[in-house]
Amino acid sequence: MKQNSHEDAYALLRQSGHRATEGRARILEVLVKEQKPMTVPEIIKKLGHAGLNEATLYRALEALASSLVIRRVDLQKGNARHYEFVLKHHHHVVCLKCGVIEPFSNELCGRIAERAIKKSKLFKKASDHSLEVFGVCVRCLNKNHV
Amino acid sequence: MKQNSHEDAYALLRQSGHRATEGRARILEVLVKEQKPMTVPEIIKKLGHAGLNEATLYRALEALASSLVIRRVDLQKGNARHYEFVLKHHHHVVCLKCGVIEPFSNELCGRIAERAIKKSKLFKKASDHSLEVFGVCVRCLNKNHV
DNA sequence: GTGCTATTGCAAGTAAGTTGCGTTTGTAAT
DNA sequence: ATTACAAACGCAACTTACTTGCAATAGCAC
Repeated sequence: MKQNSHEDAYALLRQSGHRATEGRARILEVLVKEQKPMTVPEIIKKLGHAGLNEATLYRALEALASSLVIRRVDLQKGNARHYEFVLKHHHHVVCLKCGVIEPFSNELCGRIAERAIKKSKLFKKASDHSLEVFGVCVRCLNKNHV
Repeated sequence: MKQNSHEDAYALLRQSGHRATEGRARILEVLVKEQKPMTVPEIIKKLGHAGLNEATLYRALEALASSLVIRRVDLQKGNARHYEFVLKHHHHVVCLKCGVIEPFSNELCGRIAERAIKKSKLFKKASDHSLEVFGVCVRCLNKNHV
């Protein structure tokens, strides 16, 4: 299975109601392989020479995100949106200096989100939640001591 | 005290190691009054006619955020950064359709963040965390049924 | 194959945020 | 009070992220 991520990507696209196109398959392959939140400029770099058109990429990512194939993540890292392929729901610790990301999981978090919705008057159901923890990583701390 | 938010703003600026300037005081007054995450364009509107220069605003907000007078919040709402004056740490439920925001508090969340840091190899201390819950508000749900 | 429509590329445009630089203005020291 | 220095400011030009309209292409159902 791991042998042919291309076929996997095609299948994933069809399952989620999209057309299985070369372009979207390649986007998915990048996100699946990198396993971290990426911006459009970053994805373009990974796609390399024969990259997709910029506009197409933005549209594809929005489409994939709204059908929950990928997830849009907002980190305090630059100005660009990040998109991530998610196998298992998780969160991130982000370094405010260098932007390095470390993922972590926590079961409670979903319940906190549920409770917030229950108490809410404006909302009935949560579709997603994000918990991001910010700090300065050990490496950057050391840099500052110099 | 509430009578003169201008003086309060000046004091707050000095306490946090900034110069007490007219401009930054007015920014703070807007954020304190509105009590919600705001983008630069939104702040400009509130400042009105004799608003500050755009570049100045961006620089001021970054300065205030990095000295923790205000907080940078990332919501899945448009492309712009949001800044918020925070009296008591809290989180948000955000409508993915119309962007309406409802705040909530939860004590556990801070502990989850602490635990994530403790388990981490890259980080020793968290400086902040954010939990945002996403959904579609009741009003927008009703619109879709029509 | 045929036809429909999702998807794509191109090109032009908008909006958010940044940077360099010269000027102004708090503030602390005199 | 005066001075001196750095923080804060305004202006203008610039970069980057993202959007939009439209015509061309290509999946997919029949």
